[in-house]
Amino acid sequence: MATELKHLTKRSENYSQWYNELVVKADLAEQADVRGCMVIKPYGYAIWEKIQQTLDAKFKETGVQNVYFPMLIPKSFLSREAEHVEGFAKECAVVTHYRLKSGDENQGLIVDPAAKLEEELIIRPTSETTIWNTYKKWIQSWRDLPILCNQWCNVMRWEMRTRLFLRTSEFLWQEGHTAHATREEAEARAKQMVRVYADFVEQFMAVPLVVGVKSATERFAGALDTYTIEAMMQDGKALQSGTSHFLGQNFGKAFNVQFVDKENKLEYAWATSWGVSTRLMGALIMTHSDDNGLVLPPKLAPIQVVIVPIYKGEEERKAFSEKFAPLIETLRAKGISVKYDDADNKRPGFKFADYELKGVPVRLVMGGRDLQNNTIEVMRRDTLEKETLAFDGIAEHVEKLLGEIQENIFTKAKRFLDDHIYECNDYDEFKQRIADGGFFLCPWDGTAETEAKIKEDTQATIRCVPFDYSQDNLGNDMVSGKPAKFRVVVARSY
RNA sequence: CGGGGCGUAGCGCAGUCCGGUAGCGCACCUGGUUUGGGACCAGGGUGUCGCAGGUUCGAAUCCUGUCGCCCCGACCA
Repeated sequence: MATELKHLTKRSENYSQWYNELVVKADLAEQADVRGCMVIKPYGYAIWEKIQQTLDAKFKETGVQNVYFPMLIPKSFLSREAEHVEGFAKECAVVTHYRLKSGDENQGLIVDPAAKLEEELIIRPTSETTIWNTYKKWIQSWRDLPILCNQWCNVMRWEMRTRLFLRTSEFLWQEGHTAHATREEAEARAKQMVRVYADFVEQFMAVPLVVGVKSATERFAGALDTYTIEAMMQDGKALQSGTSHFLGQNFGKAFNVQFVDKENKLEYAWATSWGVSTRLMGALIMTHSDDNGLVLPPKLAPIQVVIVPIYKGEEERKAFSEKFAPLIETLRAKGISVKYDDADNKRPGFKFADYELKGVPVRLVMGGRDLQNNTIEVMRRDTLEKETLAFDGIAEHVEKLLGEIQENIFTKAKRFLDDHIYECNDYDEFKQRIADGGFFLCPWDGTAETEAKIKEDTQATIRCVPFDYSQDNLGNDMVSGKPAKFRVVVARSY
């Protein structure tokens, strides 16, 4: 397993300790195998479920409903939208046959040549095509619009290079697909969804972001605009953590989805799509973790509080169990997830290290001394600070502490982000400093040429035109010297 | 697809140069003592040395072929 992660440890020395350790020991993922697909272990999947539940509720608040479409897409669908094909054709897994049979002698099972499919099927890399092929049947009139659907599913992209959590060839995600009667409405939806993502990522994952719009070259294949949330990892590299696309009428036209508008005129439907994936877990891990392992924000931690009694003998063990029962009940009544660990096959020191590795936000420890004094030790994972408090009233303290931890890890990450965003107008300075990481706010003339030049010289890319930074007093493009059109975020990325 | 590297016990590795009984650590199982920061002692078993040929009295080791994986690049959520 560790070898599977060496690429990450080498790329970013800061992470060597935790990334090697925690993914193995913190029980998040088993391994990347079968062309970079990963087995997500129970604890890791519990985090994903939290992400799912929270996001799903937010989607529903905006009127979105869940659907499910098939995993297999006829090859011909993919070729309907020209840019879309070009973007995805290179990384598709293709189903060509539907049967195996016993081969001769030592061949074992072989693909039955008689079972060749008339038309090959593509394992979805994304579902725009198959969904728009269906939307055609759902849409006749402006009264049928908007359609706001989302699906939670897996997709497969046959990447040349995979990285656990960040780019596995199969990954879990949600993809929202909406159809609208007007351009304005679709554009507003695309922007709305990127804000939904940003709110979730900042408030629940405690990962601060730069939100903006992609340059033409970095856009989704087939989109007119791609909105993005960009997070900064601890080594100063950018991680694109979610995107929302305004697709214009490209898919409406490609799949001939027309409707009669209020003026009784035939019009093509306007589209958006938006998605976040298990890459979010990568962002979560890489943003907050320290040398002791994961640090999970309380709002996403599968276990928010772990209680470890230190006892000698069955009698004392029983005494603790009785002592803690009401506290556990109180905490659970507050909606706090509690694990009570009085297992006798692991020593306390092991448990401490293990729960720190897993990122459990609060640990409560009670030993014989505490039992006598009616006190309890409280440790918070984000700062590793310990204090001994009176046992009575501890539930309220823990509840408050969870809120503090959530806030603190966001503030800490936000400070890191702000400290590593630089205004930069000079290309030589940029070239010198970019290797150390960070987001550089640079004037850009808007041309693909300068963008390509930056990438060639420095491996850095234009991450986005940020929404929340000033676009005044742009000056001149740092590469071409021509008047700049935007101030963009340039960074190296994962 | 280009450039590097690796395949030996469940995991991590040594042994390969210089051919001669298949090793180490962790994990696992049993018993005991422990338990306030990853316990200790004693005992236990585990291998198609990636695969296929070749050289040899003898191959993990040398030769040829082959398969797979990892890292760096191009590609990407």
